[in-house]
Amino acid sequence: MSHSTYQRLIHSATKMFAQKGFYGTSIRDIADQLDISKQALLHHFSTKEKLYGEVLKQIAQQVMDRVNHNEQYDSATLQIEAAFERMAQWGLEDLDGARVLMRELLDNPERAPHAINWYLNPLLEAMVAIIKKGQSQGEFKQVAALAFIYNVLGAQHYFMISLPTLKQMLSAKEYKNILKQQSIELKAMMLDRLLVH
Amino acid sequence: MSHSTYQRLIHSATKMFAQKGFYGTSIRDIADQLDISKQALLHHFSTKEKLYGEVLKQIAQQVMDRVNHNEQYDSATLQIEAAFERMAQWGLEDLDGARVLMRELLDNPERAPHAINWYLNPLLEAMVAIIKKGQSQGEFKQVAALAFIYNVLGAQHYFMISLPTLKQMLSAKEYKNILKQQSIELKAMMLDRLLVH
DNA sequence: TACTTTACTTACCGATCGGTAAGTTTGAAT
DNA sequence: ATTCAAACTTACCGATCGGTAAGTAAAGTA
Repeated sequence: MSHSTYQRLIHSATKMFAQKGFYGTSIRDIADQLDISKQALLHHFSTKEKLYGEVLKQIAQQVMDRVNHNEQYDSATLQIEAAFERMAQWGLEDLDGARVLMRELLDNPERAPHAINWYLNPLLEAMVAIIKKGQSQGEFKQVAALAFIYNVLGAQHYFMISLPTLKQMLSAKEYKNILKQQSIELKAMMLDRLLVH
Repeated sequence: MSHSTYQRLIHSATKMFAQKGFYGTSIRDIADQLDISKQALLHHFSTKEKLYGEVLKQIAQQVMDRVNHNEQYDSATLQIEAAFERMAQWGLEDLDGARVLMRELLDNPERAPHAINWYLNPLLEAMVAIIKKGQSQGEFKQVAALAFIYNVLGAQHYFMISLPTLKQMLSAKEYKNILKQQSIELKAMMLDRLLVH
């Protein structure tokens, strides 16, 4: 057995919370997926909320890891491109995480306990910092940095959670096309708006 | 009493589904909000699924209404700007609807019955048509139309559902700023990418 | 006035929920 | 060999879920 039960529970829970949300997922379902009893789960996580909290924590950690190994270029253009690639990559590698975060964004105002943290904040701030640096260097136009980045991040996040629906909505060929084109298109949109011509 | 119980139930249900999702909302809660019994609700909608289906139907109708009164300009630029304004306006006037649709997008692959319809499709197709027209007139660059519009729509939809969280995350001043800047910024991003310079 | 339909109510149901209580098995340390 | 804690199990619980059954009050309609 390569992973601890603890980690396997978090993995199973992440998948199910992504698919059906907090209320739509029962701890029985999560435990059943690993062929252990519900009480085995409750041994590791005393409440459903605590399990959910750990799931969020690990997703946030994965986002942070990507933000942190931040290559330092002199060129703000290269730097924002690199940051964009990391963001796009995150989505493709952690689709479940992206879905859980989107659900958390929807629930945030209602379910109090986690309300204070917005989990993509580090990513947002890192990219805003790059924009502002590029602007002070005269490399970028004077866009409204936060609104600008929020739109870019939003478009990417939205696309990620759309993938399963797009897959069944479009033909195989169309799906393949949009999968290839979306990040290219978003990057171009970002740079066309940002760069002084 | 200005509205029928039927309509008041749909309104109440829309709000609660927006806030807590399908599984997180009980039909008791919805009925309680109008001070009627749960069975009064079940008199109008025989199952929870049917109520939810009607909620979706009315939201889709509101989107369609906006798409349809489509002013015809000769200029594709004016036309895409008008379409963009309508889209942005929709979000501000029907925040609950936007939240329900985002949840539906997340649940879509799991909960079968509504899986076939993607409710923003008409909006998407109308805007794609404008882009292609503008391209054939030489007014727009040769962007990948569907991917392009999907990003714009995604950014807008994402921003809309973020508003409650942003409100409690940012200071009152910052919130006011981003509220003003976001749609301006997104529109600029769209046009900078689209227009031949 | 009698009849029917609409819009409800109270009472009840089995299923499932998250969580408690009380063992049992296992593996490492003394 | 004994102890002890960690990792489970079975049994059970009250609360809440969506939905059924059966009645009632009011409002058209003949």
